[in-house]
Amino acid sequence: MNRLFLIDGHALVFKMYYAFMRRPMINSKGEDTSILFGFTKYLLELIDREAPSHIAVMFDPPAKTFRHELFPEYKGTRQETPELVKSALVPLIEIIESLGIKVIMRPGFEADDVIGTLAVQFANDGCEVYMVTPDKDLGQIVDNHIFQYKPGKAGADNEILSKADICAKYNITDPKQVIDILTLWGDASDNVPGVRGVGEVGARKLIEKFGSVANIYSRLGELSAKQQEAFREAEPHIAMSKTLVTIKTDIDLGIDFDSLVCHISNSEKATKLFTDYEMKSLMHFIQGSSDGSSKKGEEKKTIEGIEKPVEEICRKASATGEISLNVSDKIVAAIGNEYAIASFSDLSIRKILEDENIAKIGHGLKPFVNLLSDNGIDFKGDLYDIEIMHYLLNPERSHKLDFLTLGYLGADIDAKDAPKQVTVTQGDLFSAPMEAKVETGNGQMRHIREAVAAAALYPIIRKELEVQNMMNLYLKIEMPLIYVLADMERTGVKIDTAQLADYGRELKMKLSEIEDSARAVAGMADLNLSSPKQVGVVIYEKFQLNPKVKKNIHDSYPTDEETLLELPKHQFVDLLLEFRGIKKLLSTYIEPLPALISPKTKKIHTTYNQALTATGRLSSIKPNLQNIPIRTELGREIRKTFIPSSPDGYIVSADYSQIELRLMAHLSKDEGMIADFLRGDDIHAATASKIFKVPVDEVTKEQRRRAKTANFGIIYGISAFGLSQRLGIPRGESKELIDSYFKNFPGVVGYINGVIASAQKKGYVETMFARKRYLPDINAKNQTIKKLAERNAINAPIQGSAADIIKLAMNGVYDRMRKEGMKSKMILQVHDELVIDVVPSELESVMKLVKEEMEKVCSISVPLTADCNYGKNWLEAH
DNA sequence: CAGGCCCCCC
DNA sequence: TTTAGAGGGGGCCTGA
Repeated sequence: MNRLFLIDGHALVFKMYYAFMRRPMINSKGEDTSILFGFTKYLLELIDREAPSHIAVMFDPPAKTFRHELFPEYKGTRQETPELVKSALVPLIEIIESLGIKVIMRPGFEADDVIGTLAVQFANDGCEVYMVTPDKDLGQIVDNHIFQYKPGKAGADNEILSKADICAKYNITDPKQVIDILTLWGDASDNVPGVRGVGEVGARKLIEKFGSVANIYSRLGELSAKQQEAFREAEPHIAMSKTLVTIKTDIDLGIDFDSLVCHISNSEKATKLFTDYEMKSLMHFIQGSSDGSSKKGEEKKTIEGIEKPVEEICRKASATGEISLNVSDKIVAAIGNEYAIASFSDLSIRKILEDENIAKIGHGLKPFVNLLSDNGIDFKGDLYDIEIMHYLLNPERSHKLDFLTLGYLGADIDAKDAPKQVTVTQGDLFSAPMEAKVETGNGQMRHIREAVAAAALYPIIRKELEVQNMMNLYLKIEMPLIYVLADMERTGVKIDTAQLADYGRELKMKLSEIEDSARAVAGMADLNLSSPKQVGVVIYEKFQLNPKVKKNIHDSYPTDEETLLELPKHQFVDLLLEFRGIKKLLSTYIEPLPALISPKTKKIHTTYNQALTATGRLSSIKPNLQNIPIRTELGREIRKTFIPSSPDGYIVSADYSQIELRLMAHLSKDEGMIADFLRGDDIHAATASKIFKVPVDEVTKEQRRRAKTANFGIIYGISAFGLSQRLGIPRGESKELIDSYFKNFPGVVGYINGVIASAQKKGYVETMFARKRYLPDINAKNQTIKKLAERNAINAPIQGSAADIIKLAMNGVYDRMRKEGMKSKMILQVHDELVIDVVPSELESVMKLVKEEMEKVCSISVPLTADCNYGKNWLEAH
């Protein structure tokens, strides 16, 4: 039996476009290869899985089709094609053809028509046809030997629809009735006119009842008066609509069945293209026995996990100086492809873990450090964390182990089948095949695989870091920081729970009072003040506070704070804003905190994510201790409940003064700005003095405020519109302000232009310590997207360098506090601030130490200063 | 359960 | 003429 697969290229390209939108694949040249990779992978896996005897890929022609001739407003399959899709088509077709797969494009016809024609032409008792497309339209072709093969959504299985499935799905008796449904429904995206008031559900019901469009018109009397009217109105165009939604099956294509035979060729061209686009992990699909791609001296290798006694693994670890780990309720220790499972009490593994000369490899090591520490094991040694190492290679990609294993090793860590022999093109630690031990669905097996996979990934990822000159960044900043963060997380922060609870009760009472008044004002006893949808109706329909208001795409009114503040003053709005403020405090900060207090330590232990942000900053979750309120009076109360762990102790807080602006001065080498910092002036006043041309001591408060906002705007990549919004001044005025700023700080202009030009050339920007951020959109044609990438180019080196610097400071502070045997503990990091829980006797020495360590991290063209304060709680320490 | 919305931090 | 319009985060809530 022949199996012909007809693939809807356009639909698949779009599927890939959306699938990779959030986490695009960027190669080392900074190109976005998401679509090429995703499509090719899908295609090769499809062939692997379904073993088609014949195959072809269809694309829509770039020019208009017969449907446009018939109906000029017809929009074709897509209204607008994203730049990324357009630019992917040519190389994609090149790749597909290089694999020996036929690509078919027919002027005047859409891909669907070609698919329909070939399906009808070739389907017979000796050949089944599978139309690979997510689109509903092709359902109309499905027949005894023709199936629709719907690609599954992320991770889901592909779905094969038979004639019976299509009938069941639409409640019809013949797939051809799909045409009738589509005719009535029309199709908003293609701009096909249907019948007014008839949607997808309505169309289905009508066809279920009447059987066809023709029948409806002949029995129009059975419809309601309104529907009759709509159908009469549609009568003039209904025949055309039917033609538009009918897939052609009679195009004269002249394609020979034998020319579609599926044999993946191992051409030099394919190998070259796969290499060029860095689709390494797909290479094994095309490397047949003839092996056209092996580099000289590079043997093909496979991986396996083989269980060994703990002692043997430990012996090998001592000899090699490396061990790969996964720690859960047990410890999996792997050396290359061999592994052992040990308990926490196993003495030989403990010795290895506590040996500082043995490097530890793993994916996400910080939790292991904490877990082992909780079990009395003092983890030591260099840490090679695959997750963090890959984060440095490309911060915005996924660092999940599944993904890395697939991408770098071509292996599926959760493979359900018997493990395949997997080709590894790099890395030379392993020489045996990945074998039986790896069954899925078993938690322990997953742990084993994680340790083995980390071991296999380590040399590859390390090599990449070395090639990119980023190993220093890893070794000096990120690696030691793992221990520092682990320690901070374990130490935790003491909270004055009684005070917090009191405050919570107080706010709760206030909240219900406000809600009562708001309901009274609105005259609605069951109004939900938390529902933007409901309050929108009250504000704009009941009180008519802005007759010109527009609903958003979700059919609700804007109720964000900024919009509300612009409305005429109204009691209801005031109450709503106050309600929201208090609700936020309660639901985000006060209520969740008690539940996060560890029963064991009576403290809260946040988790820092070291491999998340695009710029190199840390983030904090459960709870997020990096966004505790400070600006408003009500919010500040919460900081008061963050207290030292000993009653007579102190909280010390040290923060870098204007670190980002100082880095701007340094990176831009702007002489004026550097001079301002060197003089130690109030930098915003100094800026104001320059841009408003007044002596520093005559700068008004308002001028200083504007200069300060402008300074921040510069760091973030400013626009006149944005600044005018921030300052509440007219566009013209903000434009003058920016012009004056640039005139007075020419170095800043140079920096901005330079960093954008460099990003355009290299595809990425980097910090002072070589941390990279890729900016694939920097050359986009869409100005909005391009502008965003430009702002990122300006901001990332600054924000990222600041992140590097404080990380270095943390390492320094941690080291020295340990060396000096201090009992005080660093507990928090808030981007430019370090918080330390200090025992009374160490107050002075800690303050001195922290300030010193923070200021000595690196020397730049302006002083790097840190301000240090202390108090009985976090608020007082500011 | 995802996505939208909102608002807290630097 | 604008919900595009300064960067980086996290959490809550609604609505399906």
